[in-house]
Parts: sequence; C-alpha cells; structure tokens
Amino acid sequence: MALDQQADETEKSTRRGTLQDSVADRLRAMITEGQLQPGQRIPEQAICDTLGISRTPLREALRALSAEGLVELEPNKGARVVTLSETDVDEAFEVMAALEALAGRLACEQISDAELADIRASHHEMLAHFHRGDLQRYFKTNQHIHQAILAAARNQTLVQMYASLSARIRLSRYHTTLSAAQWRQAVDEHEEILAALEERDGERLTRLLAQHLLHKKAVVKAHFLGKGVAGARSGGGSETQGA
Amino acid sequence: MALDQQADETEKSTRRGTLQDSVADRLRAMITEGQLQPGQRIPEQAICDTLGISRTPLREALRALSAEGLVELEPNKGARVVTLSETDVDEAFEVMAALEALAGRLACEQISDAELADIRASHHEMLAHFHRGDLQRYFKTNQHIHQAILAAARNQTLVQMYASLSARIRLSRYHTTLSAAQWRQAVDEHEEILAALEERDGERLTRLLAQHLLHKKAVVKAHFLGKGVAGARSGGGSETQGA
DNA sequence: GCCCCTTATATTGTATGCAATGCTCAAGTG
DNA sequence: CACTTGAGCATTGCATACAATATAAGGGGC
Repeated sequence: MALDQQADETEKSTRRGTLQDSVADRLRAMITEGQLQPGQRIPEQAICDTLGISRTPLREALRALSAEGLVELEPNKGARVVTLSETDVDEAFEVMAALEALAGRLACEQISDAELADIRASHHEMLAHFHRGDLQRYFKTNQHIHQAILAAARNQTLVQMYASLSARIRLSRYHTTLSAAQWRQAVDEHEEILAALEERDGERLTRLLAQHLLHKKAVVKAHFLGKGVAGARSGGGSETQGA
Repeated sequence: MALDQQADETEKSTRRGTLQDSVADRLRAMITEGQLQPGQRIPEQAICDTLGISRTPLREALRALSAEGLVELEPNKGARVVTLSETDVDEAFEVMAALEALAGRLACEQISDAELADIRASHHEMLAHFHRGDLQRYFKTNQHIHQAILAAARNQTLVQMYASLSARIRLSRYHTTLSAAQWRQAVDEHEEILAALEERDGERLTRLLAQHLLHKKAVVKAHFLGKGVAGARSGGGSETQGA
C-alpha cells in the first residue's frame, strides 16, 4: 500500500536525489497538512514501513526537522510533533512581525516596478477572492503577497527565517475560520499596505505590517484557544482529538 | 592531540548522553573556534577516526548543523563549512539588528530590577575591560550584556533565532581587531543603551540597538574584506553606513 | 489489596557493511 | 599536443545488525 506515492511530488523527491531530503519534505507536508498531529509520537519503524525506506534516512530527516522546530527530539524517547503552547504562538508572531516590518522597509528601498506590479495584481486578485468569499484562495493569494514583499527585500536570510517561523505557526492549522469583520479588516489593512509600498514609504509600511501581523495573531490565538490546545508547556494531555 | 577540551563543557557533552548532540556541540566549537575553517571540507571518515565514533552519529550531527546554517551539505559531495559571502554577512546583520531592536523594546516592558542590576554591573565590568584594553574579556562581557537584554525580552523564539544568526556570523571569526576609535564608539553606544534601558525607553533603545549593530557590521565587514573572503555573490551594493 | 522489584518487550542509539555516485588519473585518439 | 574516455579509487548514501535504554507487565513481598 502506498508505495507509489512519489508520483505527485516527483520534482522535489527525485530531483534532489538524497532521499533524506525527500523524506524531510514528506514529513513536513504530513505535519503541516495535519496528517501528523501536534504532540503525536513519530515511531521510526512504522514510518519506515509506510514510506518503504530504512531508518537511517528517516532519522537524518527527523534531525533536520528538529532544527527547524517542527518536531521535538527527546534523547531516548524518540520524536514527536511539536505542540505549540499559547506562549510559543505569541513569541513566534512577535518575531515574525519584526521580520516582516524589516522586510517592508527594505522592500521600499529595493523593489522593482515589475515586482510591485505583480503585488498589485495579486492584491486585486485577492480582493476578488474576498468578494466571492473564497477563503482558501484568499489565503493563498495573501500568502503570495507577503512572500513577494519578503522577496523584494533582497535578503535570503530574512526569507529563510520567516519561512521557518511561518511553518512552525502553520502546524497549528489555523486556516479555518475568519469572521466577516476580521476579514474585512485584513483586507483594509492590505489596501493600506499596498499604498505604502507604492509610495515607497518604508516607515509607514513597517508600521502597517507589524500591526497587520498582530491582528493576525489575535485571530489565530482566538481560533487556537477555541480548539483547546495543550495549554501550558508541560501539559500532560494526550489530546484525544476525536473531532 | 587536544582531546580533552571537554573540561569546561563537560555538562553539555556527556550529560545529555546522545553522542550525536555531543558531536554536534563539538563540531560547532571546532567551527567557531576556527579549527575547521570556512569552505573546508569535512570528510566523514577522518572526523570519525579523530573522535573515535562511527559515521552514523556524525552524519546526524552534520544534518543538524546544516539546518543551523553552519555547514553546507551537497548531495553526493559531502559537507563543508559554510563560507559567508559579503552579502550573507550584510543580510545576517540586517536581520539581527531587527531582532535585537525587538528585544530592546520588549525588554523595556518586561525587564526586572534584578536583571537590570545585572546588566548595569556587567556594563561597568565591561568598561573596566575597556580601560585595561582587554579585548577578549570585553567581547565576552559585551556578549553577556546583549544576551541579557535578549533574555529580558521573555521570548525564547527570539533568543533562539538570534543565537542561530550569531553563530553563523561568529564563524567568520571576527573577534580580532578593533580600532581605538571604533572601540570608543562602541562603548559610548553601550552607555546610551544602558541609559535607555534604565529609563525603559523602548523606542530609543530600539533605535540605539539597531544602530549599534549596524556599526558592528561595518567593523566586521572591514575586517572581513581585509582578510579576503570568498567574493561577493552579486554586484557590490552601495554602502549604507559609513560610521 | 497495594507497592516494589524483576523481567520481558519494544524502541531508540550506534556500528558496520554494501551499493552508488563522484573524482583522479592515465591512456588513447583526433 | 589537446581533448576525450575509460578504469580505478575514494567518499557518500542507504540498509541492516547489534547494543543500550525506556516502557510495560507480572510476580513476590509486605
């Protein structure tokens, strides 16, 4: 069963060659998609059987994911998907806000007309999704815009750090609800963001992006608490997520 | 053969047990201390023989270091210590400045009197080292102060990110020269930083820390270019700060 | 009946062996 | 003489085997 799953990700999996990387990608996907839930243990042998590989590459992949902050590796107890505490989410958002603010400032200095045009286009696309109420596509386009701003900052290190944090947040799978008011506000903020970017007003954009992310944090946290996340750090809770 | 260096770090190396971690620590040290120079290849077998271990834990350690950005892992060519381009250093410093600025703002909101007292004490200690011309201790105390500010921000994620970048920078081994004027300026800046912190003036501290780090960048880069690093990635960007 | 200790099992950590890929160098051909 | 091409060697990638540790269960003592 499920031995021929490399069909869909042929690019990433086979091109890179190194198996461990493809396994890492695979696990990343499984985690962010929710196939592996936060707090869940990752028994090596079981995963190996599933993927049809040996333990060696899996273990190396796990170590990489650990460094990325997606899994926790306890010495003789094995790996488990990281469970984000409320504090963790707060922290991550605070840092992300700072990073995105920096990105905004740099982008204002460096962005090309072509890039700006692309962002403008994406913005209107996003508006369309908003008016149609297509949440999923909205999120996707939204993410594209933010990525574009990051890219325009011409700082690979920044992009990398942001991506890492973003992935960590994403594993809480927040992309679900969004009240009409919240959505509306997010769109308004994006309107301002675009304006600031077009005027190359770095200071204003910095402020807007930081604020935008703080609002996003509020939304995520609300959803988060509603779902009942393992509260504090220790938390004994095996969270039988029946759903 | 310098095999007994674990004297000072006995805790981390042996207590944790898991060998891979101790190997990772070991390699980290070897890299930051300059025993393994940037660009140098890391042949697995040789290192294994040196450390008296097998390839498996070494490989897992290498994968971890790769995720931290200290080594580069090319598919069938093995590992080598990362060589920072001028661009890389610029990027890292830009991000670090943003992170430290954030830390300053948060620290102003959260720092305890005890922590502030510690920083104040360290500050004067640092001044003493400055007046004695003890560069090494100066750097160490300096670093302690910045760490303390980071810690006072109450954001583990932030600390972690900063540490990662800091390690990456450190591998260029910049702790060497520092002109009298540069040193004097750094001390002056620290004086202001402490003042802002004592007044819990987050906005000012943010500005000061960002500026402080930009100056540090200038120093590092100067030393860097003097030593002849692997050429820049892209064309030379216009210099931002002259000091 | 409850608790502690012992033992058995499962899982992780480490070592070794084999296969595959890249590199070096030398020989042959234009 | 320069260039290509092939074989041999070295190194990495993956799989398997063994050792150590944690977890769980069962029996004995109190």
